[in-house]
Amino acid sequence: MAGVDLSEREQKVLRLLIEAHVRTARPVSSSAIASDRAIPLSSATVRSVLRSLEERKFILQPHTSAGRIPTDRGYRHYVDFLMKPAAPSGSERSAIDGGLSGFSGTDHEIVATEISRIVSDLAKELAVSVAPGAAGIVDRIDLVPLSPGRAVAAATMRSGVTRTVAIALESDVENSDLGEAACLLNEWLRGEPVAAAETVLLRRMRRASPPVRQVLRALLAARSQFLTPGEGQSVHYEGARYIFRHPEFASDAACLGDILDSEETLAEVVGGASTTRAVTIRIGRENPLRGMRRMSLVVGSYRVGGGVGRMAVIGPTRMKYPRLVGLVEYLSRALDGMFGAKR
Amino acid sequence: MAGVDLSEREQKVLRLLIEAHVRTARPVSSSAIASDRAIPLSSATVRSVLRSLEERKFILQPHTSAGRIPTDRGYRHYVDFLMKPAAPSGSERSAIDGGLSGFSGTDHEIVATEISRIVSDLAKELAVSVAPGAAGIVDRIDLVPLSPGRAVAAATMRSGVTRTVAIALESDVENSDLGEAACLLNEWLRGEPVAAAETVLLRRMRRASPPVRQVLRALLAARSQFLTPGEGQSVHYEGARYIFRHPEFASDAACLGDILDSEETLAEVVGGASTTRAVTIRIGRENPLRGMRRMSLVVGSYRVGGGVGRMAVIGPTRMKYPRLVGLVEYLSRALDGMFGAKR
DNA sequence: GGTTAGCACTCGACCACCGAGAGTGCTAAG
DNA sequence: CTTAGCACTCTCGGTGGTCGAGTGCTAACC
Repeated sequence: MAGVDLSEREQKVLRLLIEAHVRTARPVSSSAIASDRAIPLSSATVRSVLRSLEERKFILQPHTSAGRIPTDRGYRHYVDFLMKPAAPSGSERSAIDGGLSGFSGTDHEIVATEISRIVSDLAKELAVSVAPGAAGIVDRIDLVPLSPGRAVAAATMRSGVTRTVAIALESDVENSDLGEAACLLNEWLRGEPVAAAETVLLRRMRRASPPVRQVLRALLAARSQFLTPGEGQSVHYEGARYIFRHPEFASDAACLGDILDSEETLAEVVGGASTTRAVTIRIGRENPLRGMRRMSLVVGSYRVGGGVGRMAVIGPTRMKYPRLVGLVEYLSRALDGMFGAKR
Repeated sequence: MAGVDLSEREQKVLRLLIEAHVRTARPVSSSAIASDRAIPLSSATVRSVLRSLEERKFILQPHTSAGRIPTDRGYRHYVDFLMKPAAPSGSERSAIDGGLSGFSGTDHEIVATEISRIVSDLAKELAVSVAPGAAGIVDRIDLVPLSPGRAVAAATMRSGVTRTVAIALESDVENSDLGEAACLLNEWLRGEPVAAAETVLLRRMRRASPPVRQVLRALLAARSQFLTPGEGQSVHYEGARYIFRHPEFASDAACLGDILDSEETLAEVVGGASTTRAVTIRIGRENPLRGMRRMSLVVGSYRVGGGVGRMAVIGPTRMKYPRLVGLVEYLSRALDGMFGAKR
């Protein structure tokens, strides 16, 4: 696997070609590579190297007598073997640390929003962030009365993640009904995966007394914010403006609309990444989505109790991998540290 | 003002021209209008009418020997005097009513998300929704302990809107500290506009005891979801894919990125609309934003207690005004009815 | 044998040009 | 006032020609 028999020189040429292409967004000519000091070769020799790289599908020519551009496979090799993640600069690190400080005890939705902002600001790319969500096992559910007719529901997961929502009640619901509803909920749901909550509620609530049933109905209405099993609704993104600036999307911007639109899709794309590595990279067609064939994804994950939060940078396959990987990696570790998880 | 002295015939021609242009997205020729049964005139006569409309800037020619397209002013006249809002069909009405049912007691953020989904589904356009937000006066603030180290904060406004957020606390915070913090918060903030909350907290928290201060700090960290004065963060949108399909944006899609990106901007654009009318229309350059010069906006509002929620459809100036106005109007009234407000 | 210079070849970008077609403006007659 | 007729203008698509970038090949060179 490692290198697929690429010689030292071929690797070097491939690296230079990719880095030049990332800078210029245009096909790279043999002479452009030959003029690099690191390669003391003539353009003719470079061409023969390019020819061999092309035969093995690391690069391709958009048309005869054009320069070469990397294929997905070329980028993959670059990412796996040729590049070194670039750690964020000091000022960037302090921007990250400063942006995260003070959030350690906050609702994870808020942290996720902040993360997408930080990433897109620094990366200058579209950034997506998926909060840990209520994934996992329900630990307890509280129902707390506020003023008459209003209550707060809070679900705490074994992972420590808490979701809250305000519900409105008819006036005939007493505090004792609320208490009874809370007791029932804990009895039914404690130790259960949150994914099952909706089904359980629907099946069991028929037997409850009318006022209790009313409370449960109100919870069901709010389920999209409260009892989402995975990373359903909790997708945040920031930096849409950046992705439109890339010349590769100037022609068909329509696919970008589809991507931005569906949070389910985004969650799926980002969520499919590995959780054992800090950073996962998906290049071009490695991505299952048709609309993302020409984009790459750098996904980082962080652990909060039993849940996993994720952040990703989305851009053209021609993206600044070393910088972005370094950025996402740093942020992942910072968040892991912040929430006390070890890998 | 009314009509700016347009004759009956001119109005009719303008209406037909606009409706044809909305259908075809292309300049409308005199013969296309003349061939309409409602206008028993020759194309030559229509041309002289068009000429007079053009002199008064209701329409323009993209270039000599092309058909005419409406100007912003033309659309404005159409919207104000020539069109009649088209009430949603029966199936659409039931889609709206069904989509909203069961949400009457829920957090307004959730309702707003659902609204943007409903509108974009039916309108087939980009739909934006701004939740009523915590605008207005603080009525009370509750801090409720959950499991050790976790608490829920709930802010209830005079308007009845409630916002909740979960906060994490160091273990050295006792329940009594929480109670003291709640007392202080109510003392400081009750009757105050929520916009002032952040400033008040920052100024006063220095005097509090360390554990209480910790609670207040946690609240400040969560302020973006909790104590937002207006419609700060609570912007939802849906249907980005639709706006990319319009031929007018095929060339320069970049401006769309800017619009989708900044929630502040969106909130500003949508929020600037009148609250006395059910529906406000902004056409092209009537919009303060440079990037929206070629777009129109149909904004509806609904009242919840003292707060105002809003929804809007965003599309090219060439949009289906009667249909969209009818839709937004219906939804606004439905929401007003649901939350018991009268206009 | 690997490397290089030289040269012919290919292809896209750009421009000018042309003809067809759409649509107008003008004018004179109804 | 309306209309038919006609000349005029402008866009659009296709064609041909030039230019330059970049390659592939080959023969000479180290």
